[in-house]
Amino acid sequence: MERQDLRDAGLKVTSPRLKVLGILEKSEERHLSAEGIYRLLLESGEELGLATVYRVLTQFEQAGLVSRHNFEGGTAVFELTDKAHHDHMVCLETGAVVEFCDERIEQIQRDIADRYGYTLEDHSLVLYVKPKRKPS
Amino acid sequence: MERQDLRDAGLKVTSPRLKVLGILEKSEERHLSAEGIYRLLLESGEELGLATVYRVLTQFEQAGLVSRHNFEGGTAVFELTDKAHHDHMVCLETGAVVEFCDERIEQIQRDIADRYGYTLEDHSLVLYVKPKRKPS
DNA sequence: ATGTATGCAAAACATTTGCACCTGG
DNA sequence: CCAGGTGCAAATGTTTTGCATACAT
Repeated sequence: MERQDLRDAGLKVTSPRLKVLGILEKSEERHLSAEGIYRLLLESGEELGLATVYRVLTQFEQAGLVSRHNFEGGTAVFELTDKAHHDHMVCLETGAVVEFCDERIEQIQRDIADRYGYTLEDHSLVLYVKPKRKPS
Repeated sequence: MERQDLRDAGLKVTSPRLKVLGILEKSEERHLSAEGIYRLLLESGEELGLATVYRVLTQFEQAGLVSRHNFEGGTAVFELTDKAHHDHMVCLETGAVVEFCDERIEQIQRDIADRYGYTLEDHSLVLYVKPKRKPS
């Protein structure tokens, strides 16, 4: 029950927070912008302010409930952090987002940070791709 | 001689363009924001508009002379594209930027895109790290 | 009750653009 | 000369913030 997730994060269980969580869970598009979440909610008849969506998303991010990504194009997108770690592939033609995970890359990243005297805290890997052309 | 790089890109050799190129070449900090480049130029007594810096950087990017990166924090940074391909490691404590390249990762990325039916066009990999704690 | 959350409008940023004026080739 | 470049100010798009009101506990 998500209400508990909110309490665990020290956040009151409020209507806007439940609505935003709800959209992130139910929408078929896993990766949504603040504006996108806002519009989906308005369209389904819910009332709330865009500023609140931003505030709620920022709090969720700090609580680890959602992850924020800055793909190309100025607008951040958010997704639930309920799945295992993964990276993203963005199709430059369709905008489709594919999630993938490769343990080899994860390991190499840790090695590289270590080699330079650092500890890996986080990373961002995005592949920008185009559909493979079928041989005609 | 950089003037030729500009001509090759179909760009007139103008004073603002030479100034921006000059800063990118001479500054000890390889990764600069538009605002940063602008301020460095003003400080060294050069006159030019911030809007021009943005325009020039965008043109340079399209010409392949500079690369734009979106590290965390809303502000894009630019660097000369005169070196071989590399990725970046950003220290969360000092802001230091370390460049690295790992051919294994490059290869795995191509494989992954291919496995999903795509061709890799570009990618963005940034490691966020902290200095390793010395054992006390 | 009371400390938080919210909504709205305004502010803050980074970046882009319209337009009249300049300039390189 | 003239297409293209520049400066300035205004516009844009995204995200944040101040403040008065409303709500969860």
